Amino acid sequence: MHFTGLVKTIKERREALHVTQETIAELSGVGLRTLKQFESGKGNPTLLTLQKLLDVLGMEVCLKIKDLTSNQ
Amino acid sequence: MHFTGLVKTIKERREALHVTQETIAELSGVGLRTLKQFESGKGNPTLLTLQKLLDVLGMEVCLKIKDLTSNQ
DNA sequence: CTGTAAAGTGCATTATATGGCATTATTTTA
DNA sequence: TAAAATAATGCCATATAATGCACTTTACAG
Repeated sequence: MHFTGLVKTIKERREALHVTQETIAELSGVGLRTLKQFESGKGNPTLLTLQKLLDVLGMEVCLKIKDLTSNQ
Repeated sequence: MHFTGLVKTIKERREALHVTQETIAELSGVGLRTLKQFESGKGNPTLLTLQKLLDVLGMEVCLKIKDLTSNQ
């Protein structure tokens, strides 16, 4: 999953929960500015920042072997 | 998956491939110092750094809904 | 053991993520 | 369509990730 996909997934998850960026920022402890920057596809969050956001959204990072059939 | 788990998985993957940190650093474009720091459990890599490393290891980040049954 | 390769660490510098504040743009709602 | 809520962006200070270099420690082959 590329950066763009991660952003999209997280943003969609937040919207599905009907929660504002401000709320997520408060609950996660991540700065509102940082969250906005991330959701608008800018920036390069640290793993910790990403995990804080995911945590509040009831999600987590996982690793998988790249799917060779869907290369490129 | 928590930070510790990510580190462990990545390190084990690298070792399973019989590749040195130096090689991964060169192939990924991530500084050797950064990789060392990461594998020794220190630091807080950016998503980009993480993805560069995973890429070389044939892996990728994915997101999943947290498993409630395995809480704590 | 001994030498060598691989991994870990201290220090300094540079690049950049974080985050607050004010302002603007966009979306939603009444 | 006006007002209110949400989201995006510029400016900017601070914290810290990224990285190179030199050196130490650990692992391993001979």
